[in-house]
Amino acid sequence: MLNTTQSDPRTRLTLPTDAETRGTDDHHESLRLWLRLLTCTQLIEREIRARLRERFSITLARFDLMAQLERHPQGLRMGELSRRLMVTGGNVTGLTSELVAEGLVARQPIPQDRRAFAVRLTAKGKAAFDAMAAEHERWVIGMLADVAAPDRAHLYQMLGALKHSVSQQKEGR
Amino acid sequence: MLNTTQSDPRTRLTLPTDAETRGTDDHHESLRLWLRLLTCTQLIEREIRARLRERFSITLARFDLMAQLERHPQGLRMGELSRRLMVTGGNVTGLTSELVAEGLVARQPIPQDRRAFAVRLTAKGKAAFDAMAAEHERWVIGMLADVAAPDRAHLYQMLGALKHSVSQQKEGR
DNA sequence: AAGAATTACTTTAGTTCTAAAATACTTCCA
DNA sequence: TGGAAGTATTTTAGAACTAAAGTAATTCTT
Repeated sequence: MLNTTQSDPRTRLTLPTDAETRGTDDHHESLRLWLRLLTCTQLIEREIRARLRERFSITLARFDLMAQLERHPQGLRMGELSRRLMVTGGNVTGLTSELVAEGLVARQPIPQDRRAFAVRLTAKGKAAFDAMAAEHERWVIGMLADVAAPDRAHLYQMLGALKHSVSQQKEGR
Repeated sequence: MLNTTQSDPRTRLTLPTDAETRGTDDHHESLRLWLRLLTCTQLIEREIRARLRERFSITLARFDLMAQLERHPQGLRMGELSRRLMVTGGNVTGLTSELVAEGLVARQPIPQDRRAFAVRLTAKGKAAFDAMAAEHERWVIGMLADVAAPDRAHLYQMLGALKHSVSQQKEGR
């Protein structure tokens, strides 16, 4: 039986009306775009988070940490993880400790610098991640499936410009 | 002097390498699109959150709640707010109580249903929100400024399709 | 080469959110 | 009309994250 972690329908989040369906009256173009962007991300993220929990009893944060390590088999330092995941160092310490406790990742000393260490996936961790990642990708593909392939490419393109625009603005304030 | 709430650079989040800059090796199209979408949203959200805090000492959640009420002058029930903001009812209770304590919103009984009430902006709340909203919109416009206007329209369009695709997928699982 | 500054990570305290249970009122229906 | 089921909100406990301070090792400076 799947779904054993499902919560009481009375207290669960119900999502028919989302953050973006906020009266469209006097809203201006950029603001509306931002709200829609936010809504899309929240819908996807929430869904992925729920499925990871149901299916693998893992949090998104831990999944993301493992995803980073999978792409860096030589290991990553805590600080690197913190930057890449965009979370605080303290948070990474906690996440890593849990994963170490479960034998999914390991801390490897760095001879040149005894303050730091490399965090790596263990064989067990790699196997566990690969299984999850395959399913995770299927979910994402499924969720984006109704957007035509050329549109997806175009969307990717334009989000690149958006990302650049935001970074730009942030520097010069 | 702005920025007085700025935290220690050692412990703050540093954002040069973001979640998306995760080796592009073997990633597939939909997955990459999703990661980029996530990155864009996180960059903007984080920035807005920080500015709201610096400039107005308000959290994004409270700002969003007030934004809902501004668009619904007749008031909204707690359950409505919960759905629109995509957060739990318990959370809305807390947010509302704080705002009531500050005199920015008020709970108004609904004669027909003594379990519920309408939450509305007070005059003070409306004035406070209007000031914040104007600045908030300027921030958003600034962050999206380097995306050409037709591209913004197009982006908006395609995100609509994406939103639809995600909702679609969610129903039929 | 000693002390100051920096860097890497951890710990602590506090905030914000969720899930589930509790409370209070309303509606349904037999 | 009376009790069961449903709905609206609050409360409680706890998970996940942040900010800031703490610890330990390294690098820089003179």
